[in-house]
Amino acid sequence: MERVSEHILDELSWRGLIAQSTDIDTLRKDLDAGPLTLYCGFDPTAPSLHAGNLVPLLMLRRFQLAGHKPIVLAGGATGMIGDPRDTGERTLNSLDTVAEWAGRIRGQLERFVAFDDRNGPGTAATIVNNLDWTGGLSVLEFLRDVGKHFSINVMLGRETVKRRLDGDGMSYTEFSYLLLQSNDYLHLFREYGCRLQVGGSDQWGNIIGGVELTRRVAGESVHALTAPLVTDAEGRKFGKSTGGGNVWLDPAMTSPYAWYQYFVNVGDADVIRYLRLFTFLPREEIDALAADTAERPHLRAAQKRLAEEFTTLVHGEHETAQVVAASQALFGRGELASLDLSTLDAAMAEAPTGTVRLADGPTIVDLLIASGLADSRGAARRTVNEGGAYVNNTKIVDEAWQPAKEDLLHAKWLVVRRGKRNTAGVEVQL
RNA sequence: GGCGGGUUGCCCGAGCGGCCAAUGGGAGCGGACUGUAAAUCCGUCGCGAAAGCUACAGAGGUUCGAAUCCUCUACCCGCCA
Repeated sequence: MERVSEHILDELSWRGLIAQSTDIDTLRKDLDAGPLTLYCGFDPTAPSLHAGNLVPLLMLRRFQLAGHKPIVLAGGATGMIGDPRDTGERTLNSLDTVAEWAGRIRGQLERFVAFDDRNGPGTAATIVNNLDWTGGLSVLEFLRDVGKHFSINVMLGRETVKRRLDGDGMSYTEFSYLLLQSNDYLHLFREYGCRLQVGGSDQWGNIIGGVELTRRVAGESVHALTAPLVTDAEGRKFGKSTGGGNVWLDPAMTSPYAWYQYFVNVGDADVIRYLRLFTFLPREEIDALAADTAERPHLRAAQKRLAEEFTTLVHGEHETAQVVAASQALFGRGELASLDLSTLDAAMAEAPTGTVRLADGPTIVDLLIASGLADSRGAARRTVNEGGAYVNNTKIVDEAWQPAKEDLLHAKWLVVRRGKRNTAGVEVQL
């Protein structure tokens, strides 16, 4: 697969991954001078990373593939403080919680970069936790060695700070977050010679803080590079638009099937951009998919490709093959009744499922609830009355409808659907 | 430490002691259109078949009756020291 590789910065540029940067020409020169060490941090603010976190994480991988050395940072320390956000003061998580989440997230982070030199000499990744150098720092050391280099005047000018001061205000704790992250950059510069920090564009201020600190303390000029925050065409924050919650990496929180379905359902207006952001497909291939989407949108070729690639990246090839097969079985044109048992069993293993006993005389309402497609009997009845309930692709309009033995696929399954795109299985016991 | 303001459903936000399960917006969900898309339009949106139950930070209280009044607790905000 050897091909003339384009410069990493050019690739990032056409992928739409560059929002802001410090002197990009100098950065280019430094990159060309040999393996550059760069880092990106991930705070444990939840038990799992979500899809949006993958933009900067994959950016590390892109740099590694281009022959540079990534440092992945789990924010065991910064996660105890909380990066200020616009909406208001965060509630502190307990130390145990942060430690547990940091551990889980570290495990996820490790899967996206190579810890050996397979991408070239000096490119083996390193994973660190900022608690290791921040935990033992005394207040006095911190205030003298770090705090003294920060101007309150400048900090007050930051957008987030301004917004918070206009709103609910901000605690000293969150106000200090910048110093911790800045100190991380300085530390990594000293320990590893790290000269580039990447992150989402919301991290720009924090990253620049580290750049400034490094310049003042070490007299060295290091780089910053941010990627745009991912939003959909409506400007909504990525991963929030469908079904409410976030799309998590942890398969226990978002099943691979649900993950795949989420991306298969991405709108035309977003899919090409997502392909650039979330996959490693070359430019020509993405352009071809863009043309495809323009000409034959109903085939959803780009969506399928995005979902496949991205599911493979996160859950592996085997799992992806399973969920693709399951999706085809459940959404395909073919008759559900013509699926053979093993295909059906496999599909049901991926989709959400529930169990019901025929002896209990379950109604459509019970099926919707058992399958998890409805949260309450009221919601289930509403679905039926709205004409959104299906069993084995047949619309059910009567709340009292009950499945008969003959309705069972392979004497065992009912495929229940709510609306057009929410399908689940119910295993029926006699 | 003092004084004042706030805490409402997934989010924002209105709410006269009874007519409040609580206006409105957004999100979500279903339908029509289509392509498991977008936009648009329509409907829906605590639990329960119903009686009724659970809800307006938490705990008490006043009242025939409270999200609305009082007390205490917790958290947030502002001003002063």
